[in-house]
Amino acid sequence: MSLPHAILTALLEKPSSGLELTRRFDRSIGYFWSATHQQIYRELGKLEQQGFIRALPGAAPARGQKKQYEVLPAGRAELAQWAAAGQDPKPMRDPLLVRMRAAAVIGTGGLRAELERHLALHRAQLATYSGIESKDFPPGRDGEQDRLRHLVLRGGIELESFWIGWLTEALDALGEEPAEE
Amino acid sequence: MSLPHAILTALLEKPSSGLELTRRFDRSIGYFWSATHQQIYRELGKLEQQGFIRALPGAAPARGQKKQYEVLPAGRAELAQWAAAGQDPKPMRDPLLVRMRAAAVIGTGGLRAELERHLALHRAQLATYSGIESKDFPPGRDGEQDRLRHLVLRGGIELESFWIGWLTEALDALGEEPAEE
DNA sequence: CGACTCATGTAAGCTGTTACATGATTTA
DNA sequence: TAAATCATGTAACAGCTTACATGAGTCG
Repeated sequence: MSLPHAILTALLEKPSSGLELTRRFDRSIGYFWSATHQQIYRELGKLEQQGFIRALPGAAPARGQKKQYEVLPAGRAELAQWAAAGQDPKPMRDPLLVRMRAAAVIGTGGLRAELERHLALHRAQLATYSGIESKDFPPGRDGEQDRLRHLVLRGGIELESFWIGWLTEALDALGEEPAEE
Repeated sequence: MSLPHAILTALLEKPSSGLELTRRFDRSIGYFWSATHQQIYRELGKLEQQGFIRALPGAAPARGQKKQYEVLPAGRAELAQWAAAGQDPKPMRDPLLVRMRAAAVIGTGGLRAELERHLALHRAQLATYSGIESKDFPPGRDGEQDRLRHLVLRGGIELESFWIGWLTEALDALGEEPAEE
């Protein structure tokens, strides 16, 4: 149930239309909870129906017209309730680790290139995050909002660092064995 | 599409019934791709229909009777193909980071306890992994299977370590501010 | 026999993904 | 005015979650 709450958070930060939200998900909130525009539109409809958000008056409700949404008090309350509630961390689900485990049984053919490709992707993501960090969180500032949002970004950075480290380990381990066939 | 392949891997490691698979998912493969028994039974049905696995003869097909499955050559081929194919890493989706971001907007009430709870859970998981590591991968052995399976386990260990580090950072950051109200 | 556990399954609902549809606005 | 782009959707499907159903064996 994170998507509606991610949307509420985004709308509290700044009232937006569906497409604007989609863009912001692509470059900010979506780093931690990705969503497509179809999901977002569907969710906006539900949130409006539940009375958590409303379309700003003045915007034409027609198809093809922008529609700005803002959060209503009930939406803010819902978000606060959700953020403070107890939620267990979900068990991990990572295809790459499953594939590595499969490789342990059937052989490692073709896997090396995959690992190198993933390594490059994670390095690129790390670079993106680092760029945001030095731009948005220069040393010295520390309002509460800043500190918490910086913390979230640090999570992304450390997670990418984990992958880079693990993939490097994995490539080393594969390197020790001769080519498969 | 990881679940069927995780099941194929598990069945190659050892032919099993649905419930046995469920148990093994709970304590081994499922650390990296969790699944409930309903998912597993449904998937077993599909895999059998596709000709990737078969029920071992001799087992009664009745309800309430054990049914052992084994992987057929087509299943092994499918797994090899999948493991070597290119698959992009999925964008991250983590509710806790979303909640932290929400907290940046609406305040951190109640979040501290949640973070401490998660920290304890991750420490426990790390302890579980470390236990498996010292039991199943004592220093000195290094068959290929062992090395790769150890690598997967190291992934779990490093990921839990990441969370422990990040949650500690987060609690430090929250600690700097006085209680909310 | 009654309760409990083992083992396999069905059904409904929700979330996420992919493909497509449609109106409005801009630009060549 | 034709094409491209912006903006909002609809539809169909696949996967996951939760709750429930059913038969078989075991133990008191």
